Amino acid sequence: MFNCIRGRKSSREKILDAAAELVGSIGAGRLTLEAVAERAGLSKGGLLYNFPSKDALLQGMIQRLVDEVSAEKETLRGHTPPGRNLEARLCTAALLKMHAGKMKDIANGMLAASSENPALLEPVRQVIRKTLTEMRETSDDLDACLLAWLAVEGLNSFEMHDLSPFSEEDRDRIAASVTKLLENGIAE
Amino acid sequence: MFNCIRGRKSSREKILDAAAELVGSIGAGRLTLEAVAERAGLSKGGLLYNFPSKDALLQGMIQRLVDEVSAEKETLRGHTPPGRNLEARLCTAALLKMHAGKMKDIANGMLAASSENPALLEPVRQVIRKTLTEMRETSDDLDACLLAWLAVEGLNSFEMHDLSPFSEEDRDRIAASVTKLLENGIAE
DNA sequence: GTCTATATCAAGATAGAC
DNA sequence: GTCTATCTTGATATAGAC
Repeated sequence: MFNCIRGRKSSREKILDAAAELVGSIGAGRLTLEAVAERAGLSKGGLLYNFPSKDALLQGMIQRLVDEVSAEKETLRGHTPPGRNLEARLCTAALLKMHAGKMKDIANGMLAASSENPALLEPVRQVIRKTLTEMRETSDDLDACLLAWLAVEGLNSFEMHDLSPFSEEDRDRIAASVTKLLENGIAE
Repeated sequence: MFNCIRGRKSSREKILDAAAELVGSIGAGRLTLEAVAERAGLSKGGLLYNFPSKDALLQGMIQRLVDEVSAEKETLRGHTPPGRNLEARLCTAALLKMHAGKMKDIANGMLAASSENPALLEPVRQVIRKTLTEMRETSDDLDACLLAWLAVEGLNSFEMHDLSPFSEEDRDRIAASVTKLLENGIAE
């Protein structure tokens, strides 16, 4: 904790940042310890001191991703008025934020993990199960919530694989549709 | 073509089947030529005669996936009554069919490709762009169509990564919601 | 805590026999 | 068209110095 003061990042953080950026730029399957070490500004040996194996590194990437999305959701909770389908509104808003900046790169860590070792995705599985449980328990309109959630996940999956055909305006419009669906539901 | 008669599969087909199954069972990042050859019942040399490189194999997997989904959509077109948001109904129905049987494994080929070499996903990008164009031109309710499409893609992405928390009943219910959304739109 | 050097190994690809 | 044998590379991981 002490080495986090005054903007100083621990080696661990620097390594996770470097790995996330690399996955975004060269692709999950090409992520090597050597490339991560170079980008993080240390040697392979130094990296392996912080993360004793590649699996450990991937696990760290996944865990940080999950933690950041959860934190984002809780931050939003403080600024969001209560009302219809609250959990789904928080969840979709947090996921839509992954678009900007580093979050998307980090999300790509998931791909690296799933291609190397599917078992590493367990923390993600847990969050997804928890999300579904919360929605079942608190939603005012479960069908609308599930569609909204899945649509945002679909959009993110496109972006993670660099498959998205959508412009920024398209994206804003889709986000607005998601909001509207959560507020008004599916027409009868 | 001749060696497709009477259920006899060409080596090419057997190899693509084997690769698809393997990606489903051991994960995209662990797909090796040796494993594919063994499962397809020939040697590495024999495999490399059919597909001169691993990239060529991945490309073949992707192309077959894209072709099968397109074919499924056109088959459905013959059995689907015209009406509201036709293209989106065909598209979502075809994508939802990927759930059953081999299609899901084949879809995993996409993951293998994207982790090894993102450029191989170009055929998928094309289909997605074409789908968006068609929806823009023919949809009666573009917002509903996009949400429905993305929701199905989100569901598939969960299943492709083995992240889906949904039971068969959940899945049926979601499929019904998608249909309803396409028929009735978002409530005002 | 980080470095260099090296062991080890797996995987893609080639060559040439059959 | 398929096989075996081999080459070559690149990546993980270890060992031990600093």
